[in-house]
Amino acid sequence: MRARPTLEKVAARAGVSRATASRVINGSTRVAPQIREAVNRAVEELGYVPNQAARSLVTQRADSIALVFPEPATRVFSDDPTFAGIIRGVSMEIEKADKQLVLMLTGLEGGYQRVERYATNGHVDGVIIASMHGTDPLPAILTRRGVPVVCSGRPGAPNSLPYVDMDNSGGAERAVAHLVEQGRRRIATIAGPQDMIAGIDRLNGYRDTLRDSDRRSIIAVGDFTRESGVIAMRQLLADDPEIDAVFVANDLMALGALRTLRGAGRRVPDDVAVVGFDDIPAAAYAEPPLTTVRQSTVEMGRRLARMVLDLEEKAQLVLPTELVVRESTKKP
Amino acid sequence: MRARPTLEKVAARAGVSRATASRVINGSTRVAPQIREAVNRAVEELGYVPNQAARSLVTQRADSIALVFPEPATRVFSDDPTFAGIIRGVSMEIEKADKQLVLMLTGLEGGYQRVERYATNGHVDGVIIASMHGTDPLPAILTRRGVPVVCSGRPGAPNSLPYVDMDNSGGAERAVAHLVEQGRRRIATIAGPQDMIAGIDRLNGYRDTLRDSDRRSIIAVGDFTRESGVIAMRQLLADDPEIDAVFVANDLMALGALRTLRGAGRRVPDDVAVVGFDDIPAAAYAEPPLTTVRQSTVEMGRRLARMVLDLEEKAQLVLPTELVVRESTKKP
DNA sequence: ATTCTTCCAGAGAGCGCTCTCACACTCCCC
DNA sequence: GGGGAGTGTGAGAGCGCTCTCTGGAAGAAT
Repeated sequence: MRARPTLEKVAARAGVSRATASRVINGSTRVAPQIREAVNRAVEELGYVPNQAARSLVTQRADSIALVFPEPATRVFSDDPTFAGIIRGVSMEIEKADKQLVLMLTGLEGGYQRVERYATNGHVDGVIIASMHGTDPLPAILTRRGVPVVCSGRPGAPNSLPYVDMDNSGGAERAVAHLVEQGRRRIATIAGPQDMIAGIDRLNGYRDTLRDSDRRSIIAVGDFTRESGVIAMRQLLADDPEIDAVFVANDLMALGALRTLRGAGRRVPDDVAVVGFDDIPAAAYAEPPLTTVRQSTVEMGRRLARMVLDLEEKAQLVLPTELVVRESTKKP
Repeated sequence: MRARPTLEKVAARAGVSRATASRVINGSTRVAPQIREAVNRAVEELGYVPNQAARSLVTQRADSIALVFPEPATRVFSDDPTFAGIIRGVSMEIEKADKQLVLMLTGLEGGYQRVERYATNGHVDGVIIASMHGTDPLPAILTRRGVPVVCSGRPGAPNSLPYVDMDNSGGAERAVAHLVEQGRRRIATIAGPQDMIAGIDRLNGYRDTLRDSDRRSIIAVGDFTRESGVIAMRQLLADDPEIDAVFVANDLMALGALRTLRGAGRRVPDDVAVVGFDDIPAAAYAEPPLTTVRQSTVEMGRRLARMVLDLEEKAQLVLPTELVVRESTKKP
């Protein structure tokens, strides 16, 4: 195939200098209209596209943003639309800003250093870390190295790192309050992993609401996978057969819990009410349709992107969540 | 923050020329051991990382691969783990090759040209197009421009473009044959979109198998979404209430179909047997667990990546599919 | 001892672009 | 009408790297 035309060629064809051609291409206003026109025509005719490598070399910008999913997240990845939503949201904003999205699913070994190396390397103008683990050291390291970083989810230790989080505790509170209002007495929870902020906050929301309502907490812990929901629900049933409601920290586990309940002959919602969290598409199609806490992962992705592109007012954002009531918590 | 060290700095510290430092860093063997050692130490001490832009500028390679999802695919994206699987598979191999993955979800407008511009621009060493639409003009355009392209899914018109496909028709045949063996008489299908190869091939598999078994075909068409499965199943029931089996072209629609059947008071598998396609995680958790055709999207992703990196023997690959029998097709 | 290889290191060009600086020109005001 | 202000264009340096080409040293062959 023929070689790509360079700026030089464009300039020659338009009868101007390389500098002027560059100015036109980068949209400087200080160029005479007819010259701008000539350059644009030359660009058109030659099918010129700027060489990004050359451009980055001098501008020190990469025009791309890295989106990092740490390994533990990618395990769930396949079955949890949360991640797909974040990707879509990020992608929308990145595209709007005319930048590129570099996706990094960090493998088990060395993935960590790979990201560090890559990001501190001028390859990327910013990094979005979709880690739900507050303890991840990567954000701090990159920040220290001068790379703009935004985290999805509030970091564990309070610090000044920019983040976008969901109102996990608020959502959990509303979910549990809903169960209390329905007159449920023994309200258990299947919590998420306690090394993830989302897991911790949702459990806290459960605890806080329960404490105010004269009920005792009954807790099992899962890891946000469907299968762990199945198992945790079994434990719960074994611990306390009288349970009449469960708040599950995500929909995937709730779907698993539904299955265990069905297998154990418990009717939902008549015997046991179930609330999930996330409002993934499958929740509406569950049997019975699942009451859940809605969050917009696409919106989260958008905000993450906007924040790392420095388009956002605040540096720490908490997105609202909303209770969506369906069959699984109808009054008995 | 302090400036990143350059090759120059490393060379100075090691007391060698830039050229030699470059040789060491790029793993040339023709360097004296003690010099190699000295350079490596300098790299270590300075925390040197090569500037990719500068490197690309001279090598004309980008060390990155684009993975493109056309808009229609991204719509389903959120709810269909297929895409997550492909991403994971591609990511694994890309990482192994020490390259970067640039993800492009092409928006509705102009996204098409954006990819073309970006890819023909030396930004990328190859493009993987996760389009299931055989008619997509992008692969041909990019190929003509000299960019290595691999498609997921066989292109519509027979040509020499490299692709990785699933054995869609074979899987469909086995699924329908299974239904026939179970003694089902009125076997309907919910087909996928007929502008996607996967949709076409799966329908053909259904048709072919049915033709050999003295049964007539009963067809509704969906678009691979859950909701379309709900609707298509309703149509099918209206068209022929005596239906005793349905082959659904993907699991998401099958899940929708299950819901309609439940709503219509049909027992699965007693009244109607249901087979899906894909074996997404949710299939095993359906009520009843769904018989389906398994395909490995992760494997597909890996092969796509290997192919675009030119690590694969053949240029056209069809991956096997496998029937997974669960409750939804148990003999009545 | 001399020439021929072989091997290793350095000098230097140049990848395609941006951006500063200098320069030429027009316009306007005192 | 001369000096400044303002505006548009070009020359040229240089971003950080790779790679060819050249030269010198060391070893092999005559």
